[in-house]
Amino acid sequence: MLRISKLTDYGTMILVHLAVHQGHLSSANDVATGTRLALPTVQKLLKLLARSPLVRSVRGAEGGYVLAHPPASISAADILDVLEGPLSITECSTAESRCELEDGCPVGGAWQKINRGIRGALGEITLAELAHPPREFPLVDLSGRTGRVRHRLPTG
Amino acid sequence: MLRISKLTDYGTMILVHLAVHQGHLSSANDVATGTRLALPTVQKLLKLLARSPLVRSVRGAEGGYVLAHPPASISAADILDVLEGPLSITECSTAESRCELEDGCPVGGAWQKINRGIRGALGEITLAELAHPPREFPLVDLSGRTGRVRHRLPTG
DNA sequence: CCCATACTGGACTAACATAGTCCCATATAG
DNA sequence: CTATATGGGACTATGTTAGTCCAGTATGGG
Repeated sequence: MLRISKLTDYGTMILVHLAVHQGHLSSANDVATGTRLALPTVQKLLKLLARSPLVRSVRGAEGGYVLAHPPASISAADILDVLEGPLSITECSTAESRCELEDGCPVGGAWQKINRGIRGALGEITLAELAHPPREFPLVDLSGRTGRVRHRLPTG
Repeated sequence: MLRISKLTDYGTMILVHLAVHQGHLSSANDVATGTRLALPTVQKLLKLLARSPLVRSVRGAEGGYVLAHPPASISAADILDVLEGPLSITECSTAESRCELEDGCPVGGAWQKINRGIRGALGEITLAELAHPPREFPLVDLSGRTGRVRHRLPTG
């Protein structure tokens, strides 16, 4: 199923909400109301996101959360990195993990390449597009190079 | 992490083994030895695979398993379909599932398209290539249309 | 100064999925 | 008839996920 978790799905909804309300702070409450997700879940996810480079928080009364970067410079890959950890298809493909079956397993390398391809595809999709989907989604045609400019996030 | 389960990984190893030993029957024992996977696990997976269109089994003494189709006509997408069920990234994107958040969730559609893209990419990779990886994996460059012929498996 | 509003950090639980094993029934070659 | 296989499924331990809750800390406003 190649699945992502529900929390990641929710997290994306939250990011979309922040993208739509870019420019001012949204409290966890605002986001919960806007997304119709349960407040505790939203709180949990926002805490998580606030620790990432994607979202910034302001504490205290009148505080809240904002995107740290314009939505157009946040990719689906960035989002998955934050919400699901470094994304890879198999444990083997997480680079440092050592696979004692490696000898009899010529597959590992292949999955890795597949993984890289998928990652590339996800890197092409921006939060701006997720938040504001055009009639026909341009990016998802993986086979046509669009020459689109990708802005990488500062990794710090 | 976009992860596939270990069993799927093992299953792929098993299919690769069958691909390499194409032409004659391999018993579960043979496969377990060849792949260095635990026998019970191999048995379980072979049973599963034998119910799919990918693998055929012969019962009784001297029985065993063979691929039902040439490795070049089995894609990574076919494999994932069998081992992980219909692959999709979110529950929402499994088509029939109704999402009560749909109103506040413009994201769903986007994930679906992403999903379709990934699926397309996986459809381009064949078991033959997994079993016998060329120096540089040609297929995984998702951005270049190769015009490769894809043979679909009979769905029955 | 005090209090209401929010974020921060982490503990905790219930539900579910996964990995792995085992047992018994059935088929077939010799 | 027996040894070798697959077929079907039950079963369990373990881990992950989703979801909730609580105590701590920062801050704006009265």
